Amino acid sequence: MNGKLPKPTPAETGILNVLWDLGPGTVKQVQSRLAEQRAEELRPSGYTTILKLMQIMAEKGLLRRIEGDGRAHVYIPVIERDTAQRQMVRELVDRLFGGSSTQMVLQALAERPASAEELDEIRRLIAARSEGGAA
Amino acid sequence: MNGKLPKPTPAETGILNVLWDLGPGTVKQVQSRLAEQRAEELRPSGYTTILKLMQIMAEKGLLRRIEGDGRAHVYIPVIERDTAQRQMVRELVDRLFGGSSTQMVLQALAERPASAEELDEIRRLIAARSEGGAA
DNA sequence: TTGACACTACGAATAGATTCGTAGTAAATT
DNA sequence: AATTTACTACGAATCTATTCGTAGTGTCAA
Repeated sequence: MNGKLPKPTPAETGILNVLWDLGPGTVKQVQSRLAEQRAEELRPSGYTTILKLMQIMAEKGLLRRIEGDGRAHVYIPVIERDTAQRQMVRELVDRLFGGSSTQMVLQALAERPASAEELDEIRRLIAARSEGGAA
Repeated sequence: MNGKLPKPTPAETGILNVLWDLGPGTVKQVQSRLAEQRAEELRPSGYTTILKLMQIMAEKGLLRRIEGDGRAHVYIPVIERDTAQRQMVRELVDRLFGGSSTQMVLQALAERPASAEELDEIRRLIAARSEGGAA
């Protein structure tokens, strides 16, 4: 049912991350969470900025807005984390790796070496796939 | 020596892809190559558009410009394919996967299942890493 | 020489994302 | 009732990326 949602922009992705982590939230909750995160590095966005973004996201269908008990609206992400992740991975693979997931995986592991446990996890996934679905 | 090159934009990435594939090239070569590729899907960008982009990229340091034998300038990518790939993978991992390359790898393989050969290749890489470098 | 050609240079229009100021509104507080 | 508080709504500024038109320049052929 995640038909034709537009691709989230960078700022929108930040908002989605918060909502994916915390569940349904108000503008204030999202804004202050983002402010904490970014306090170190960058100047955090103001309240009305996040409000506007979330309104736009609701228009686009990325968020659903419901009336809270107080005066503040509560927002829920419509697009799921998995979906967004796959969407963007696919795009990167297409755009920069000529469609080869393998090449991308190689670079990902080169860039930031995984721990032994992580490698194990990947190994397990591959094992599972090799039996199950691979041609 | 790839110090502080800015991150290529989407359109710039398209140009870089061509130059990475074909080696040094003129605006015309790049533009017609892109036009072929996109002819099916989208309306290809005009000549002066690509020219302008490549000029900007040269200003930014992404391309180096040299005088060709004819009248046309020849451009060479300064940033290497590997570098750009890692840069952008890293960014995606940070922004969407909380820094976990493993999670990203899992999604990459979920989105577009690799062939048996590819899985083998990844398996080999992991094997090599497990012995050699992993903690 | 004239004109067609093949380029480069540059300004400016368009589009999208991000930013925030200001105004409006309803509820809680005095 | 008047004020403060806590929000939403919305227009508009800014910034960056992308687009292309138009003008300039040198070369080559007639």
